[in-house]
Amino acid sequence: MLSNACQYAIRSTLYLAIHSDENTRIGVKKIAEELETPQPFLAKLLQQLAKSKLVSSIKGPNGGFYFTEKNGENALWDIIKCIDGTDKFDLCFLGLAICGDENPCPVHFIVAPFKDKLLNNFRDKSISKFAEEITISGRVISLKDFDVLKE
Amino acid sequence: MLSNACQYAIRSTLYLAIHSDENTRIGVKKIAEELETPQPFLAKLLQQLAKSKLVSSIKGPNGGFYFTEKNGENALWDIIKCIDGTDKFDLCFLGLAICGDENPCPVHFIVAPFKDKLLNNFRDKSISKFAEEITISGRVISLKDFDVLKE
DNA sequence: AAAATAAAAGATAATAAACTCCCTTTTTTG
DNA sequence: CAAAAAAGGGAGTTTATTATCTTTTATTTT
Repeated sequence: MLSNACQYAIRSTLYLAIHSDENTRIGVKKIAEELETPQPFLAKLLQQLAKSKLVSSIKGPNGGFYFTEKNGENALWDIIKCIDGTDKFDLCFLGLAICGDENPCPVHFIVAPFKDKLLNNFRDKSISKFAEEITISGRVISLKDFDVLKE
Repeated sequence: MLSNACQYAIRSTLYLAIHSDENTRIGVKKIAEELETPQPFLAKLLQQLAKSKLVSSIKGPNGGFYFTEKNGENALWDIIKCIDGTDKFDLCFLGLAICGDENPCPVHFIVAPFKDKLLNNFRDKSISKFAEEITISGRVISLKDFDVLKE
């Protein structure tokens, strides 16, 4: 449903939301290691997010990516828009260009309500809120060391 | 969400369910024209569906693809399994290999219920039932001549 | 039996997504 | 000011998906 790129982007944004702030910047290398994502690919994505002001960044030694309160006001939906674009969520499940309440495809009324509710969830909840929840309830955003935990 | 391949497969299966029977076979060419899909690509897909007994086929003059009552007992889910495979529906929305009720990713409890309900809909409803509904309510499976209708 | 028709099968080509590499720019620190 | 650290930007490679082309096999009709 989401591209790899977008999944990496969301996870790294949440990672920054939890572990960084104005004064604690984190380099791509560290982030990629923690989340087990391809490093140079993630770098590109973070650049894109930074350009769209979804994360913050600063160059030079002690620089890196970080997350501000302002960044936290965005929603996951904004990340999706930034990386994957919103197009494919608007498209008909069966690929028909003309499909809506008036000209429904055979699965339109099955899929549409789910899509709406799901997307609203992604639009309404701020990234800070997600980050908070992760910290409190221990949601998983990395699989690092997971093999170890399983035993 | 679904690949083009799978969308074509579903649409052509529904097309056959509506327009063909034991004695009314339809060639790939006709189907591809009606649904506006790439012809040779669709041929491959129909072969795959035929091999999995999701549609029926017979070679030679007056041959083609067709749909039996038996075929109609399958569900859309079977087509998806046949073409796209079921893997990507089981995967975590954020791409984490370990994500479930015990080790949820940040969006697990948002996505999981929708996914379940949606997939059950695809599993429970037979293709015949869909075909019937299309015939009665005029659901769209092709866009042919749609430009004309718009005026 | 021969010719024609249509699916089956295999090999190949084009496009897009995922990922990498290399070089440039900015900023800090010794 | 020079060196090092880290993001920024552009070009290139690999892999998967999508699509096509060609040959073979099965069936029917004349």
